[in-house]
Amino acid sequence: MPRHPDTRDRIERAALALFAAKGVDATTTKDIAAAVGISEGAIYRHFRSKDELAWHLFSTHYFALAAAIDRVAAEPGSFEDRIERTVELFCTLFDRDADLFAFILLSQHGQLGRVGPGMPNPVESLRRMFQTAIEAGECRGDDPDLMTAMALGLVTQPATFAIYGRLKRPMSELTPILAQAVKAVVVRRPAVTP
Amino acid sequence: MPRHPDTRDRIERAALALFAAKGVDATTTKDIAAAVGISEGAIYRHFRSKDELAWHLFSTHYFALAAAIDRVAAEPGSFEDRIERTVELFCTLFDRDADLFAFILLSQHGQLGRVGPGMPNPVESLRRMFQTAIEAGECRGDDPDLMTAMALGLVTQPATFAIYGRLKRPMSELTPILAQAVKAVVVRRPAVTP
DNA sequence: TGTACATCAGTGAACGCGCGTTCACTGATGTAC
DNA sequence: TGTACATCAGTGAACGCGCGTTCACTGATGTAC
Repeated sequence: MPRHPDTRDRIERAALALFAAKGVDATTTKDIAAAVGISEGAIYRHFRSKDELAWHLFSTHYFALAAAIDRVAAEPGSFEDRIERTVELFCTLFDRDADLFAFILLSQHGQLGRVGPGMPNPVESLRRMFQTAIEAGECRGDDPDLMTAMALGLVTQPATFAIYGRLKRPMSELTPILAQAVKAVVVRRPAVTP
Repeated sequence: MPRHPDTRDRIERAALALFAAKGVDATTTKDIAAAVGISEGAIYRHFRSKDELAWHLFSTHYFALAAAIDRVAAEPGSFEDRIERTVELFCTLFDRDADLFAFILLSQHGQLGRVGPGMPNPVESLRRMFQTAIEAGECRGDDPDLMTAMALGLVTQPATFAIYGRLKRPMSELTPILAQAVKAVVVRRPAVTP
């Protein structure tokens, strides 16, 4: 039985921090083991391979994010309400675990390519939300992909700046500004600034 | 004297395409050599190392982009004019060389970290442009970093979608829409939609 | 409660593969006379 | 124009390092009787 019953968790946390900071490729199993304070071999008592560890971390949270967006989209309310709640979701997530957010945001090549058509996907979830709004006449544009891209970039790029220390404030403080900006871009009758 | 006087260029093009598609780490010197149709050793007649090749490709174009933004910022005209021209600059650049754009956009970890404080930097150039607009009272917000982030994300995320084939149209077709969106977010008196 | 055994997280040395890089050599081209 | 030499892009085999992974072994803990 485990002497340290939380070793698996500690491997996950250390790997996440390293993957977020340096990328998966540049992170070695030696790095991870050293950060956790165990031998390299011990990693393989908990994960089949470094690759599986990376995919586990990515897919778990990537799928969870998609589910969270779907939940917001299913709640009652106007398009504007859904935008506000989605922006808030992203900001809260970032503040709660910046490493996780950074890892998902920056792992374009390695992990994103493995997301198959049938799997949960935050981008698809957002797209569906915008598609619905377009059909309901609540959206300014008519291209759900473009709307998704603009809204996503509006939130995601400030998050990237925050990761690199360019923005100092917590993202949750920016929620109203970002939600306002997204609405100004994608909502048919943009709310007038109060 | 060179039997193929353009080998260096062909190495650069092949490397750029591979770096953009798979990332620098996942691209091997074998990949590059095979794409060019030369031996691996031949690469070292033109570049000291794979690393130098990657940095050369990145820095050259990264610095050039910063210079191009500075040029736009120095031209006469209103803040809105400068936004339009900057958005157009990004879109044109993307359409002219999507590989290059993708490489710069996706090489967060490897290359971006080497950009020192004194070096030309597109983000700093944009920031300066927004700082000037804030001082002139032409900008809606008061935080130049946040304004830069939102504007950048609004253009950059659609470009990322285009790279992954999610947006099919050339970026230049989107220029007016994107410029309009950026203005709606960052300009003090947002232009009324015609 | 004590003894024998099973389990399994952990160690650290070793392995082997693939990568970036080097190197002796080749041969085409340019230059000097 | 012809000959001798210098240059250098290119080859392909070899090298060595670092990486992810494996493996025999350890010892602490849980379980059966």
